[in-house]
This record gives sequence, structure tokens and C-alpha cells, in this order.
Amino acid sequence: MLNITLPGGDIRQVAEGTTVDALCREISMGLYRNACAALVDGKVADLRTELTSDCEVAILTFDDHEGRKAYWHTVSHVMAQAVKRLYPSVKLTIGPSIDEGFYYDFDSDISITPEVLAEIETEMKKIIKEGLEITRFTLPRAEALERMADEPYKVELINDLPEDAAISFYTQGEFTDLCAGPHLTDTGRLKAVKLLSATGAYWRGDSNNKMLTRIYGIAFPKASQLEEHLLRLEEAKKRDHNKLGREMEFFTTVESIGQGLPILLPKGARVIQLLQRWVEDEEQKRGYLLTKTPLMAKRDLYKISGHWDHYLDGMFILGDPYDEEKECFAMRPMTCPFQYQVYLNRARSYRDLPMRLGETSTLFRKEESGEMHGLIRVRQFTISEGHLVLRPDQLEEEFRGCLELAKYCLDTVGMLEDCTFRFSQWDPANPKNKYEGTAEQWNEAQEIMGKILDNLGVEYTIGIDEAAFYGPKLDIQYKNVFGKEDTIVTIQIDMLLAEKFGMEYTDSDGQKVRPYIIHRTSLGCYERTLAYLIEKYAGALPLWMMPTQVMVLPVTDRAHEYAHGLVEKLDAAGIRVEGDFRSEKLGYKIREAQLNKIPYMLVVGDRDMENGTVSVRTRGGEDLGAMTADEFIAKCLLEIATKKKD
RNA sequence: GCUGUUAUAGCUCAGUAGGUAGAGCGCAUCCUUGGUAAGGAUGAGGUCACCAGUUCGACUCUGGUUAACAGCUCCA
Repeated sequence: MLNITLPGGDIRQVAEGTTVDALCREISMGLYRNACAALVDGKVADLRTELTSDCEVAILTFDDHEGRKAYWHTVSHVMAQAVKRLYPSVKLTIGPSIDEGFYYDFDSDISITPEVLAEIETEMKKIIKEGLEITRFTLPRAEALERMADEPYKVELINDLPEDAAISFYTQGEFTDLCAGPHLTDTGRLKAVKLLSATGAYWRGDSNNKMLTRIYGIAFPKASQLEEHLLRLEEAKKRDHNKLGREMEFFTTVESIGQGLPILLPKGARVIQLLQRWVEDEEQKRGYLLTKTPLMAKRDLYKISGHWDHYLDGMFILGDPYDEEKECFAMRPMTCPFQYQVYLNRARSYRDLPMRLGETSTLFRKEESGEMHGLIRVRQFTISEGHLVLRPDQLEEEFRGCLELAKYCLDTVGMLEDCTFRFSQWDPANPKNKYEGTAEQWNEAQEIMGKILDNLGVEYTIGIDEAAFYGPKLDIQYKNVFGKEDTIVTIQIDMLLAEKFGMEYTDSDGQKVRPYIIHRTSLGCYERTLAYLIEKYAGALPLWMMPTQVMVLPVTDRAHEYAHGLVEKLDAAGIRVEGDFRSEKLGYKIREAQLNKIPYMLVVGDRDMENGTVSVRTRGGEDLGAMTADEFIAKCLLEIATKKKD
């Protein structure tokens, strides 16, 4: 008999060769029904794993990350089986689980219309109903290749595995797939499935490879969970900045201006102005020197910086880049080589350092046509760009300062809680020769940065091949309402550009020394930040950054003069206020202000005129009752000054 | 850039088996003076994204372009 230790510390005795599944059934039928996979001595394992020695076993259900992955992965196989039944000529590739659901990539000529998707879904439900047992077996390489002879992509995958590997397969009914697992034991254990979309995806994620057909789906053990999930997706769509931001007139796009070049309408422009002023003031408080550098430069500058060699395709060029006789300019994709000129303006001493330079900087990047998205991915954007020129002994302290500033900014706007940190490193094997510099330089910079991050106690993930071409980065990643992740702030250590530009300082002993440089942003790209704020707050931005903070709503024409007086008074107090003097009913005006997410509505009618008060309603629908204008102004100003989050 | 979908009034969308278009909301004017999410009437608004082709005739069919959307690739 084996001693199996369960999560609570209980020990259960089972016969050698008992499967995890059978153990599960012994523990409880409820657990058995919900089991998806297991942890055996901390390793994820199939339910069909046979226990052969004393060990710790924890059963994973759909509520566990790994259990859910097994569940979704199994559904992806059911989908592949359904597709194969309906379209036998389709070739299989891969079908993993993802953060939310699963997909399977097929090589097929069939265009996946919504009708086809529904047809596949119906077939999947059939397969689930058939309750096919899912079995696992392994084959040596030669036999595995023979078995998958009709599946060229599977053959390619098998050939990439080590020579001596035992290659595992899963079979359910007539369908067998090459797969590492784990999987559920029976298709009947699956319940509510839904196919969401069909799209294209490159084989092995390489744009040089063939475009495959990818079908995305989701599944849950309960129909109610599926409904809830679909409802959540619908709700998220309503917050989509690309929809809401246009509806609420934060921004728009115009065909004749072009992709990735949004027009910031008065509301959007105001929010960004408020954010910029706040960040610039905050940077000034923290010892940054303000710079204003050109938006373009001759190609000569980019040849020095390395952009010409590494980033030419990413720049907007003015002139013929290949005619060396004629002048040729490029719009700037980054601020570094420009801001460095501030430092280079004269000879520097160690006493000048640290030098912190800040600039609200507009950049231009020639993103490829399919990559633009609302305000999140654009071709012209503005960031709170900064460069710090440092002595080696100042590097850690200044890095800490940058991180604190970024965290302060993100926290103030309410985004920090949705952020994670990524230590972005180079990939020496990058096939596109992306990186400048030597392995020694990279290792040194990454080692320094790693030490600083560890000393600061930053919890981070490592992103290989995510570095800038000139150095490693700490990227602060933001996850939006759809669960999609983007970089919002970046702090980078650069050991290459300083050298290229001949930056140095005279140390206390008279020696010339190469300074360290930190590239950093405080709040990142303002357009992107605005997009995320719209999504996070569903358009109801915190009071301090709302373009219109207060709307005065006179109940009748009799109150117009009183209302005008209030508008003037609030305006004089520095509050962004408007009045709605149209001859509409109060309910109509409130509805409109509410839809525009105006934080405070001041209703004024005969009663208020008589009492010298305003009746305050919030956009949350709350009635704060009557108060004097001065009381309201004091409350409002306090909330603005403290940058209260909603 | 790639795969796919889409493009009709400011917005959301109908529509014509090829004979140059309609609704609701919004907007303007008038009536209404109404206390916490839509009062009423009248009116103005469209080279049916753009450029070619087929046709007696194209918003409708074909090709191309541009833009938007989903995803891939790439990136702040």
C-alpha cells in the first residue's frame, strides 16, 4: 500500500497502481466530478496517472489555474475532433489553453463563417454527449512519425522533440492528437462550450510562415458561468475606449488624416493637458530640468544613435533616405539623441550629476497598417520622456527615484493596482540583429539592473527579447478590461548611446568618465493612458481630471440669472463649470449630464434662489441635498486638491 | 504587413432581385416654465467611403484604394 498525503495533511492508503482519478473518487464523488488534473509532488499530472510511490497529491478542479488549463485544453481537442469530422481535409497544428479559454490553429481553405462556427459548436456538443473516454499513450519517435504521417505540422513538431523522447498522444473516439497533456479523462466531463471567433494566425508565430485559421473558444463547467462570462465580455465592450471614447467625444479619427493619427477633441485634449501639467509640475518638484527639443532631425543624428541601422523602417522619413547628396530628415521616434544634446551643450563635471532632464515629448513611429488601435497604438504620441545622466554611485538611488515617481503617477490616476513589472532583457539569438553592443555590455547592464530591482524588492517577470535595442528595461505592464496587456511606463538603463554620443564628465580626480544614463517615463504615453482611464472608469474620470467638473442646471428660466451667477462664482474659484440654459425639462438635462458623466450637477430652482443654496446631485445618482455655493466649492476644491479617486 | 469582416444622415441602423434613399436618436426653430435619467410640433441634413470597370442606367455587380473592427506579427 502507498501512503498518499492530501493537502490537509491527511494520509490515505491506496494500492500501488491506483490512478489519481480513482483516488479522487474515493475521497468524494463531488471532487471526482469536478476534478480536472492533479498536482503529484507539486508537479501537474493527468488524472489517469498511476501512483507508484508515496507522494503528495492535490486534486485540481476548474477553480485552480492548472485545472482550468486542462479543462480548456481538452475542449480544444474536442473542437479539433469536431472540425476533423466535418472537414477531414483540414490539417491540425496546435491547440493550447490561454488565459481565458482556448484556441486551435488549423491549416484549412475553408472560410470560417459564423454558420460554420455554429456547426462546429454543434458537433462539439455531440462529442461531449458521446462521453468518449480520453486515453493517453506514448510512442517512440519513428512510430509517432508514422502515426502522424498525414499531419505535416505534427510531423514538424515531432521532429523538433529530442531523439529519445517518448512522444505522448491522446485519443478520444476516432480522434488522436499529439499532445503533452494533461487532459480530462472523458469528453463527457465537459459542459458549457462556446466558440467565440475565427481569425488568422501565423504558424509558430512567425510572419514569414503560412497564415493558419485560428478558432477561439471558451468553456465552463456550468452554463451559468458561461453566461456570466459572456455578459462580462459584453460589459467590457461597453467600456472599450475606442467606442466610449468616440461616443463621449474624447477623440475621433478622420480618413484623410490617416491611421494611427487620432484627433483629440476638446474633452480628450483637456484631460491630457491636465495630466501633462500635473506630471511636469511633479517632475519639477523632483529636480527635473525642462527641455524642449525638435521633433525631427537630419539623418546624421540617427546614424550616430544607431536608429538609422536599427529603426529605419520604424521612422517617417522626409526626403530620399538613400540619396546621400541631398538633405534627408526623419521625424523622431524617440527623444534620447535630442535630449542628450542638452547634456553635451558644454563640458560636464561630476558636480553636475545627477542631471535629470524631462520633456513632454511627441514621437512618431511608422507602425504597420494593421497595428493601430484607437488611442492605444498610434503613429504619433506624446510621452513624459526623461533622461537622467548619472555617476555610477548614483545609479541605484536614481533608479529608485524613477520607480517611485512612476508608481506615484500610476497610483494617483488609479492604475497602479492593475500593473505588473517586467524585466525586459535582450535575446542574444535575436534573428533580426535587433541589438546594438557586445554581450559584455549587455550582461553588465542586465546584471546591474537585476541587482537594483532585487535591492528595491520589485517583483517582476522576465521578458526575453523585450529589451530596447540599446539596453534592458523595467517595463510596467498594464492589464486592461479585456485582459490585454501593454507597456504603460518604462525605465531603462542605457550603456550604449552615451558612448555613441561621446558623453562624459570630469570626475573629482580629473579623469574623464562615461556616465550612466536612465531613460524613463513617468506616466508613459498620454494617449494610451487616456484610453486606459476611459476604460477603467467607464468614462467617469476622477473629478480632478474631468474636462467639465460641474454642470449647473436651472429648473426654469427664472433661475437663469442665479445660475449664471453660480457659474461665474465657481469659475472664479477655479472649477471647470458649465450651465445648461436650454429650455428643456430638468429630467432631460440631468439625463444628458449623467450620460456625459459630469461629476456634479447643481440643480437650482425657486427654492434654491429663496434659500441661497444649490441642490447637489452626483453622477452616481446620489442626492447630496441643498448646501450653499461656498460649501459646495469648498467640498469640490478639496476633492480636486487631493486628486480623489472615484 | 498578414488573415478575415465591415463602410448608407453627426450617431445607431433599415433599404433597393440595378431605375440616385428611409427610421430612431441628435441638431435647428417654435410651443411648453416643467424639482432629480427622455414634454410636444415643425424643419434642415446624404455624390449611399473614394477611384476605375461592366451597363441605356451603379448605392446595389466586378476590380482597386482608403478607413474602421477582430486576431496574428510588431510595439510605448
